[in-house]
Amino acid sequence: MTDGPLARSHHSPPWDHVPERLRQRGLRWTSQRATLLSVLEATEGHVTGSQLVEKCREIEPATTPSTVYRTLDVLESIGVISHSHGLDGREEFHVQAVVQHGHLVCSVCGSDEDLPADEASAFVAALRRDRGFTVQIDHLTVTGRCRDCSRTALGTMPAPSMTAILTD
Amino acid sequence: MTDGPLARSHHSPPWDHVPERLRQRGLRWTSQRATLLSVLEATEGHVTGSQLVEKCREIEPATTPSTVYRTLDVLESIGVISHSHGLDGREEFHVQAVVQHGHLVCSVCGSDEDLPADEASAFVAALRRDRGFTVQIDHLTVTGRCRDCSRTALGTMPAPSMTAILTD
DNA sequence: CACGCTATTGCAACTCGTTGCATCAAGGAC
DNA sequence: GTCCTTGATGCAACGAGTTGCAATAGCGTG
Repeated sequence: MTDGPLARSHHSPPWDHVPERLRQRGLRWTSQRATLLSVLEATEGHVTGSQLVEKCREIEPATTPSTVYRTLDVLESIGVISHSHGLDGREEFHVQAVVQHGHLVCSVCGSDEDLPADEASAFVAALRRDRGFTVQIDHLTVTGRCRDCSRTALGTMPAPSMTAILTD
Repeated sequence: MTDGPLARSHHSPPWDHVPERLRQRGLRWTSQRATLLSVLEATEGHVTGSQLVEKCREIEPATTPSTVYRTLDVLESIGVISHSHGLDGREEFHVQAVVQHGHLVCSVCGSDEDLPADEASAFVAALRRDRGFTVQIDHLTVTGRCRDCSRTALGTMPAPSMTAILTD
């Protein structure tokens, strides 16, 4: 199956109809945007802005960074992609995943595991109940130490005293 | 007694003894570092790197950005400060708070409320139990919509279809 | 106190992104 | 198809932050 009804309730379609969706909002479909979209379609997992610029240049060498970055904003605004932040705070873009998820990034080894929405649901629900705060799970990046590095870390961390990580 | 066993046996050390703590590690105490530390001491809440550079220049106009950024890294490594990321992913530094906390940043209005460690403790505990992942609570920034914007947002958000925020 | 090792500094060059602006072109109207 | 409005593009300049490197200066040693 290449398509199927993978939408949520009704709105926010998947990949197709992007030109139409843009035009519906008075925005335009251009060759540059087509290039970027084709790159995104061929991308799995996360990508940074500069990586996308490079990939676009492989297809269309005349690609300009500012155009790519601006188009990424537009695509995010219509829900085609979303972004979160890597360890260094740099933006990382994702194709709108079928399964909403956040990220667990290890500050020691840099590993990045997905955190499915349901594993955070209790946390998310609590924040809404207690504070009226609606979490954007796709944008959530939790920093800490992964399983392996939690074991090893104590002796090798660059910041022994910073090891105040919330021990319980 | 200016020193004592200032090991990081239990709680991370406070503000004083920074010069000593640096020297213990073979690092050095310089006038530039003194300037930055005095600025940090006078700072409440969050500050970005560039803001710190500016404040340092008010005291010492010859301050160089690279030195400030490098010193921030050092101070973080010995636990004097910590950082998290703002909405744009930019680093925000904090004086090592007495109470560990994360942040709830509203992507609509930009408000930033503190999230005390204990409100996240269940989430943190679950991640450790299920995944062996040790969360660095001070580095945790949760993006979403604050109470007020959760009410208003539906009609005014720039990204209606992106409103896939994890509705329950 | 003078010496030497090496951490730190300042500078210049560079990367990633953003922004203002003049020009170009998508696409709706006729 | 032609016109016209206005969104999109490309460029150049800029801001934040990082990095390599030669020169400087902590600070432990003798």
